[in-house]
Amino acid sequence: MRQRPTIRDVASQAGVSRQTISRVINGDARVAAETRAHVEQVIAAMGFRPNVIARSMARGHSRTLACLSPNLTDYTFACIIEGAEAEARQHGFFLLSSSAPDEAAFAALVDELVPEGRVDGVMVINPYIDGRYQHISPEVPAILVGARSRDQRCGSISLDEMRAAQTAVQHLLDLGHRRIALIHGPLAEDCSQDRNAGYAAALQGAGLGVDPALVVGGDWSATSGYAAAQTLLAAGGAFTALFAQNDRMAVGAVRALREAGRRVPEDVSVIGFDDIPLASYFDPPLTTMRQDMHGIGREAARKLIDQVALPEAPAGHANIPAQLVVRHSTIRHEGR
Amino acid sequence: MRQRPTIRDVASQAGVSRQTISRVINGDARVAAETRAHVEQVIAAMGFRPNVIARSMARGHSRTLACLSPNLTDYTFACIIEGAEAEARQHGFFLLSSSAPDEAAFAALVDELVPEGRVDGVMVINPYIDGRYQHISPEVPAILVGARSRDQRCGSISLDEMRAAQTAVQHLLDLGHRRIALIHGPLAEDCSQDRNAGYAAALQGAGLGVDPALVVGGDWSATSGYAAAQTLLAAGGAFTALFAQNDRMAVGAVRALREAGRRVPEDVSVIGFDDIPLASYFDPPLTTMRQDMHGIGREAARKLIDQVALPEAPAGHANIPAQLVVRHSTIRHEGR
DNA sequence: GTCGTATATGTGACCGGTCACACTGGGTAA
DNA sequence: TTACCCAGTGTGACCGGTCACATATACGAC
Repeated sequence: MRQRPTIRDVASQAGVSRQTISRVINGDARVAAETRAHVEQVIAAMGFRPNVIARSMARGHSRTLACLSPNLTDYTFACIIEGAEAEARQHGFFLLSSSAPDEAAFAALVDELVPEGRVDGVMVINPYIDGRYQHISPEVPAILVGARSRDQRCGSISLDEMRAAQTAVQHLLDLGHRRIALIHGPLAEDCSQDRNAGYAAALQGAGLGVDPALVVGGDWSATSGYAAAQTLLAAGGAFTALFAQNDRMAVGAVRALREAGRRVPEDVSVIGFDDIPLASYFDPPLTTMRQDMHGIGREAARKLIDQVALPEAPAGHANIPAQLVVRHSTIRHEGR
Repeated sequence: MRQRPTIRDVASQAGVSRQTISRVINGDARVAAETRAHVEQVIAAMGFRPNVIARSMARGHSRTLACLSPNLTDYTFACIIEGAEAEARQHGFFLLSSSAPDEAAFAALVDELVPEGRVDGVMVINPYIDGRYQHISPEVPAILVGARSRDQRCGSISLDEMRAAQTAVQHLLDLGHRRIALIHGPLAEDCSQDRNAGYAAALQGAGLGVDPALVVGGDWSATSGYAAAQTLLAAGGAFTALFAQNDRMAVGAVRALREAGRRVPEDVSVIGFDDIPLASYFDPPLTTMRQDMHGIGREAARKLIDQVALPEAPAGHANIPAQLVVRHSTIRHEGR
């Protein structure tokens, strides 16, 4: 008979009604100080803990948030989730993080999470990686992370991608580079588009235009960065600097450049994006844009919790700034 | 009035009792085929989905597993969690993954998860990183990941650390190395101990002993690997190969060696452990031991689910083998 | 003295399922 | 014919909390 005590057990033990116990555990002010002290003592003595499942049912919500990302192993995603989890817990929410590699898995997950009442809100990281955003259930508060919302229903939060990319390219311009190549991510994703815009804006600010021969796409992987750099080189390769839209592609590109006999950074300066953990341990240590992923996660959780509390409030979009981290993969262009 | 339909709504709509609905959604055989077909049709028409919260309460369990790790951003942990999640979902369980950086946070988390009935079982990654294993609640099925259980109560699963380390060192021995340095992880963790044992066993197999001057510890970070290598060099540095117990420390060590004028791999061969994502993009591409982290996660989830089903069954320990990945940081020792 | 009001506490119904058990009617064995 | 079984279905209670409302007592104002 080692069952956990219920609120009724406590009530009879303390000689009061269950409602009084309920009031005590919920901090209701309308309980006599004396009664409260006594009840608290009995609760402690019996080791009573309110059952969250029962509470969720009675209250009609679960105080749980879902966080859906393409995977858990991408460092960027993991940081966002970690930040979101910390923030959620501070507000008394739990975070159920799940990964869905593809659209079908995502749809299945949403279908299992939302209509069954398991979560009060949903947070979607990288909603435009495929058609997954279409499956976001309209009946639940949702927030998009790493993208701008394409309808009014849900809020969104992302890095200030455009400005960050602009800063990265400006760094190269400041070093005297004029022929700056670009390796971008999948164009379906907002962040690629926005970083492209930042690239163009920075060039334009320097009185330069975008040369299509200097622009190639990748899929964020190091391998794709390697291939993209090879494409750039094959197309003539008249560039002295390269902006890769993430660090993995930058690392891949560095290898391709070196294999082609270009020195980095002497012949080609390379800047990445993300500041992945070992960025400073690559050869050369990578200059990059650091994102405050934890901050994005925290902010996303906070906004989602607000939305759960007031579903009618307007959702809106928020931006988080990035920070330039200069290491050794970028140097001044001395040539003509 | 856009409330979700309940089992009672479906029952009255279909003209049967709620129990019959319950039987249909739970696949109970004792329902006439005709009735079942009709009920299923009504369910589909109304878009009814059983509420998991209510179900959990009535049944007395939540079909949710907790996965507690020191953090989410460590690639190794993330892989384990991803594997565990996939496996759990296949068995109809959800995985609530949370991170607890320190012992206090861990204790708080367990305290919030277990006595409140939110989860049916707990999975703890790296239980010996601090005193956290002492806080694992005795009243719930638990499994330790990345360590051997120190009491009979819960099961455990880990890599076959000893054999893996032995394989790594044997690789260096096979290349003709005799003076092999070691950078190990925190000794409180089983895996460090076991990898140490594997190191010693391999040396012994070659008729060599462990030279304490060639053994230094780190904390898994690249920085600690860097410092450890400096210590080794300061102590004389008469080694031609180095086994670092994880890739990050290996990468740090490579930098320290180079800064001290030692070439890698010409002067010192370096082997790591883990096969982190960009291991092949470091300079030189890192020879390492690849762990099947997804496999460990899956296996852990499976064992935990078994334990939830049969709490009395003996728990036991399971091992997963690792695999040698040879790249360019290790070469034959040609010297005397 | 009566009333109104505030404070402290208790009661029954309810959240949405499931469980144990009761009931119905047709078929078969005695 | 009666007894019994069994498939198919329904009923009330229950899981462990919370909600809305009722009640009891104390206090001040009229």
